[in-house]
Amino acid sequence: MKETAKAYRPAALDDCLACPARHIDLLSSADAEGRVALLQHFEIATFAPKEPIYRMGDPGEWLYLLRFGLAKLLRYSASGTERIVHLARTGDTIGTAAITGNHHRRTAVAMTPTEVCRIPGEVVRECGKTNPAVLDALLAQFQASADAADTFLTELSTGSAQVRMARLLLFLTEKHDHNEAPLPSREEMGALLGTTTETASRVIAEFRREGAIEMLHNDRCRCNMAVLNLLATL
Amino acid sequence: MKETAKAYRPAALDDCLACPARHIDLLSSADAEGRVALLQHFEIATFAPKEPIYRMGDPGEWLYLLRFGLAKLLRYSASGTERIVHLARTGDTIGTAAITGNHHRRTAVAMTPTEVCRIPGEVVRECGKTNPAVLDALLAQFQASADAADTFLTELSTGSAQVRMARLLLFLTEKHDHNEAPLPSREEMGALLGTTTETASRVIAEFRREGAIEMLHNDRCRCNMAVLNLLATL
DNA sequence: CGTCATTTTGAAGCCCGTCAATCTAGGTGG
DNA sequence: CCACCTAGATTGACGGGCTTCAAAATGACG
Repeated sequence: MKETAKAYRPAALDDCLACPARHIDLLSSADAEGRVALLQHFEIATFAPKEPIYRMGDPGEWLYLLRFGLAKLLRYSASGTERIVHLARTGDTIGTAAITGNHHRRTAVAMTPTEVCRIPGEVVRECGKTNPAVLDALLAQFQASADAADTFLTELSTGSAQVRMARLLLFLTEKHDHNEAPLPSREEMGALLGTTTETASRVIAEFRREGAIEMLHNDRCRCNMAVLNLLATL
Repeated sequence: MKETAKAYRPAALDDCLACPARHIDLLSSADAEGRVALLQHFEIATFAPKEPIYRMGDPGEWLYLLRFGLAKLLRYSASGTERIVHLARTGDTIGTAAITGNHHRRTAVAMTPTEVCRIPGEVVRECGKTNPAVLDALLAQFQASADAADTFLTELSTGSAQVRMARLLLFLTEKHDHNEAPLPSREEMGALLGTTTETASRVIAEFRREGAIEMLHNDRCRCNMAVLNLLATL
């Protein structure tokens, strides 16, 4: 497949009003005219499933805010197989290496139709210099995301395959209503849980038979929270 | 066991000259008189194996620099069992939640005789306000440690028990000469690799028989790098 | 309707967890 | 100095969960 530069469009005020927070927190520390000045640097684009948002090794020019969707952050083991080390959901910020100007250390790939807003790292750095409160917010966010990262990894890499799958489904429902969750492919689930594709498939099939989940479509399900919560804490 | 407050002593200039870097990087951005002023806030203490350095939930008053030794960072799962989410080695900084003033999110426990230098988070924050370069260094360090954390977790939680143990031993040799490594108890190894104590013991015994490692003492070994490197990449 | 990728299901085997016994090293007290 | 005790390490036996290899079923799409 030929690589084409992704088309980004400038963010309009309406976009920002509808934005799922987070960078609001980050930039709310800036004063009014500062915010307006920042806004013109924001750009928006959409990604289809399997499209990369950025790649490991890319210069950290932008950081990205997920306006909606689901993306996986990949790391490659010495043997070449890929492992998903984190999932980013609506409202999450990814590619934060851009803040320090470092190259990106993970590859980010959309798993569902996803819309992101990209912000130049340069702008964030400048903003931080003139407004120290922004830096405090950044530090706090780094803490939180480092924390989230190892929670994520330990939750999904300890316990039986059933337990880990239950935890994954609970994680996926958190950003959705009516206990619904987007269902990744079995292969992706395997990469998330550290199991084979077949095991992921077997566990999902078992969950369906036992009523722990109910299929809504190929790639969505409704979760039985009581059952899954019970399984997840085993 | 009665809890007694740990006795810390002020750091002398000699201590700092012999210090295994890292906070030098962090504070080298401060000017000369600034550094002298900082020095008087540094305090040193030693910990025996199994002694906690700080506990999850403690107010983040200090951050800690390991002058030498080995410490484990623990997280507790919903079911109450503990999982080691990171190892800190000579030169590493731990308890960085203190920088933002948050309470500590992990419990840190010495695994070998360990000496730490503690630095008030307050001092680091003040230092950052007057000297922006320090904040850049902090941000970069957060990036790096977040990165190290998920590398650590994925390396030690994927692959067979043999492969994970080989990776652990290689990690433990990195800070030592002559390919030597401190050997944690089998129980601790289990907590690190996500296996049982028995499995850890079996793998170590097998490594000894096959010459992958050679025991020097109860708690030290010399590693056959060629063999371990081969195993680790399987 | 046919093709191809993905998912599901089956069967065999292995790795690892579990339970339990044995062995070793270090410490204590006689 | 030796008998005794205890915690940790080692080893064995067995069962179960997951992987592996393979085949069948399902669904997406031209």
